[in-house]
Amino acid sequence: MKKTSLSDIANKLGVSKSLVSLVLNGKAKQNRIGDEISKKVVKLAQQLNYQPNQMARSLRLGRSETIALIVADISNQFFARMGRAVEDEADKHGYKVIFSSSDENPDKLGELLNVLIDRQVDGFIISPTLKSKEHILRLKKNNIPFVLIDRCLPPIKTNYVVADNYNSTYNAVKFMLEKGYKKTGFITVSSGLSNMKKRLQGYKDAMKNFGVRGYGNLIREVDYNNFDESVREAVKELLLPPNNLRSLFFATIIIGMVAIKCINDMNLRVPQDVALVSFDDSEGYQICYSPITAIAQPIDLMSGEAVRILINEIKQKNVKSEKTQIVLPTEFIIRDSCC
Amino acid sequence: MKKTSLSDIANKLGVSKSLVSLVLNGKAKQNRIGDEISKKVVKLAQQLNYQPNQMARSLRLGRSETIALIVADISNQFFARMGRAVEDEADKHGYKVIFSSSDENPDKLGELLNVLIDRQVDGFIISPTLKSKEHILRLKKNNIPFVLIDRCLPPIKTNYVVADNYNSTYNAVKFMLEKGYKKTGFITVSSGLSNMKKRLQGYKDAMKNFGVRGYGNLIREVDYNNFDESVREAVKELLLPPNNLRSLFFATIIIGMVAIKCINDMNLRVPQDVALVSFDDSEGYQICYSPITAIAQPIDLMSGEAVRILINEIKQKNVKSEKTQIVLPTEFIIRDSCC
DNA sequence: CTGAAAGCGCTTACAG
DNA sequence: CTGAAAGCGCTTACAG
Repeated sequence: MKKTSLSDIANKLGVSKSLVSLVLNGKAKQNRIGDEISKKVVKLAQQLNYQPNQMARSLRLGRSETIALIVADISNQFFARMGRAVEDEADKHGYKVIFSSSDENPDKLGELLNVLIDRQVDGFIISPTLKSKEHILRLKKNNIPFVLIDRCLPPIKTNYVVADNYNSTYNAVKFMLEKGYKKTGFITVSSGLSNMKKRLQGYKDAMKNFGVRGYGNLIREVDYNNFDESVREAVKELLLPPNNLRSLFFATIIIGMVAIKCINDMNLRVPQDVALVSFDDSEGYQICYSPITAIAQPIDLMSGEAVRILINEIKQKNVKSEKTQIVLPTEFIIRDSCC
Repeated sequence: MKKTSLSDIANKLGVSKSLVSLVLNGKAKQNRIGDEISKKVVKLAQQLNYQPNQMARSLRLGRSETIALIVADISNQFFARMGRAVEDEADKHGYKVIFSSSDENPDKLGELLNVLIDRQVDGFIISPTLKSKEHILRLKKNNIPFVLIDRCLPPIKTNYVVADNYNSTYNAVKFMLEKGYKKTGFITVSSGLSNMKKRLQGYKDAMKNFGVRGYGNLIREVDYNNFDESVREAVKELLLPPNNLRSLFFATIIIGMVAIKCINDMNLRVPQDVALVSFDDSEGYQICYSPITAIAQPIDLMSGEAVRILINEIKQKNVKSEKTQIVLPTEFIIRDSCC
């Protein structure tokens, strides 16, 4: 079955493609096209189930009404939820979204950008990897609309939407300290990503302000490669002698997942033997016998804002130089793991 | 910055667009285009960082090298992992993928199909909802390539890739029975989806073959709407008097997640008070103090096969009528929840 | 009030 | 060995 095109309708009605196009795009009035003929066009279009070819439309208009979301890994719970929220918000504006995973690899990110630009996506929502500065600058130089999400690249002035990583962590650590967990270990990934740096700083400042000494020794930055092993090692180092810590803070959910498995393997009880708090929340945290206290990011809100900012910038073709920066509060969910 | 086009290159070199196009598409040889001129073209294209406009190419060629993946909800762990695997496999073939969530709503599925067909996606991978028969038939009638995943619509002859729901469940229930859990409750969603029906049947047949009587009373089909409440109710009914069951089987991971929370709230111990087995695996299942025995679907394999079948069908334009049907074995992962 | 024409950027069958 | 032309399906400025 060949799809019906503009000319099919035009021919059947004995009018021009222009007229049909105008009518179907709701521009009949402003072009003073006759009422009866308009109605006929609309009716026939419905009968033939006419659907404009978006490819042709895009080519002509120079926009595709498609945006791209580039995250580290779409199968990661955090990004999966982000994907869904982006999809929903984009849908409201008539945009479709292409998802891609960078695997935290700047080269892959660059490749993705190239391919997607060729496909004429109208803009990007990006969770930038380490060392992706040049690629982001390239977008900026070429006036391609984009907004950063989850992480930002501070020296570069861009749109971004992130969670309040610093204060969330500061307050969570403060909470632990006030609960009596004087020495709380901090396990994070070794990474210069803005969000990770903020979380670490939040921890450090809380420890410092509460007069904890030597907290530098309680920090472990695990390796991305050999991740699981690295996390387990950190957990053991902190919980076993000579450190003997009784509380831990996980800077991400993927750390938390591995760490908790390790803690179970060690036959330690939560919170009796060790109290836990994690950045990011997950369904999994809730089904623990001692559900994990967590910092939940406002994923839906973040994603929604990012889409709105992006589409806004896409629509006003004249690229404005002011950029929008949003830092959203998180929710601290106190559960049994830290009582 | 205006992107460089074919004519830019042609003009600078004083040759025709045709020649440039031929050269850049590797058809220089077969069209006996001069070696020196070919080299010049390639070189200039690189210098100008020429990237063909895919929109124009698609319009001309009638294909977009984009496929669509429609699942129930991309934020669901199972589908998120599927999304990632589809992305990776599609990438190998030079295809991009658009993700969409149907929310198990056939009307939304139909809408999505329309919009995506307008966007000239070359084919679909679909996890069909209930009552989506007409939409699937429409695709079939219009010779639009697609493959069903996770679920199939038995009377209709289509490509599909699913897990071996029947045998996986049969064997898991058999395992429980042999472990001494004579009366195992089965909690599923009320749904006529093929995968759910197979799982239920697997349970029934195992119970029957092992001579368990009255197992019909041990089955609970929860409601999609009011889901959490419905699951909790089912759990309580089965575990409390008069049923007093000591083992449960969850037909999906989302049921399992809610059920386990409920079991924790009831202060029951796993596996001492109640043994558990779930269809689908998840990271969350592993961090339980008593990790959950689970049936893991071969998500990567399923997704990879689906993409390969789809792209295969897209490439051989002549739509062949034989369809590929694949049923993949699952992995039964025995953990502490059922010992 | 309506139509003919140009053009978005590409590919390919046809000439020569 | 290379170029001119048509055409994918649309939109829009220009005529009349």
